[in-house]
Amino acid sequence: MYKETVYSAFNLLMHYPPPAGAGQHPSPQPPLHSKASQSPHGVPQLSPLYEHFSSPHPTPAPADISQKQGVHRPLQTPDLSGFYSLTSGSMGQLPHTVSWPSPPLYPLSPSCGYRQHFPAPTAAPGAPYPRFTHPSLMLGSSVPGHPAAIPHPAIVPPSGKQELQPYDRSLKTQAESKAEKEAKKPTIKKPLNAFMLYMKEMRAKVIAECTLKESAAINQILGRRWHALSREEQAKYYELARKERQLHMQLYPGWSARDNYGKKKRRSREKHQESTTGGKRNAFGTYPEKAAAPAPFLPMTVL
DNA sequence: GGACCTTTGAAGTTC
DNA sequence: GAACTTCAAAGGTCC
Repeated sequence: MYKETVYSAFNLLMHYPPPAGAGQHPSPQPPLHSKASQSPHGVPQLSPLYEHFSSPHPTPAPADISQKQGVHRPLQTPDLSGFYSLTSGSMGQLPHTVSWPSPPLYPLSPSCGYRQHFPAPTAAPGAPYPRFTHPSLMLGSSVPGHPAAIPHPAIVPPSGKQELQPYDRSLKTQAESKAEKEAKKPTIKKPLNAFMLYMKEMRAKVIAECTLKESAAINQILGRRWHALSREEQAKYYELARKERQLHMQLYPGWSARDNYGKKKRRSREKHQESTTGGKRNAFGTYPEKAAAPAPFLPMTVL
């Protein structure tokens, strides 16, 4: 099973090479939103709505993470002039650099048939956006006070599962029960970014196409497909992510990503660093060799 | 039971 | 302000 998975993932990735030119040093290309407060015309654009929701800590252009992964690809930032009226602060920004992952660790079986199933353009040029169906954007019952009172998907108990809290009859000190209450307080999750929204939407399709279930392998494929998307297709997800963040801010005004820091326990700092430097165990329990150099890029045969 | 793996992006922290 | 870190999702695997 593993062998099959490994071989099939390899096949798929070999047929999903990065676009031509990927891996070479990026040719100078002005980032569309490198200065987020500037519109394409150099005029700051800040709608009242955005001003209301904008982060107090504008995010700089995302750091180039190539140091971790070693390879660059030229900017593929979508032209969002048609999508974004809000271009200041952290919202509505797009990465000005992206990087290609290390050589594939999770090859695929030939049955994956990626060529036939490579995501085709979903809409004709100029066609309206497909209706967004991501649950967390379907306001309705998520809104506090809404009769249905179904919690927003971003809210989960610390266990990660929705569960009823039984009445605690135990005799505990106030401090203890307070600490326990704090620990049991539902966690408000981070809003999903563009890629996460894309993964959610496409995961089932990839699983159906490929003989795969392992998320790590699927995510590698999805990462490749994400890079292969057109600007317009990516822009759709950036826009959805922007709406997600807006909605999230609306629902949880005081929330900060920091609130969830430290909630995931890591086994050890060292191990985690290993995991980002190549000397790690993969999802199959094996230890892939550290990639000394980026994989050679093959000509783009799809698209 | 929960960390790990894997991906990208947003946001937080550190220097 | 650059660089680094953490966490979002997912599910099989392993400790």
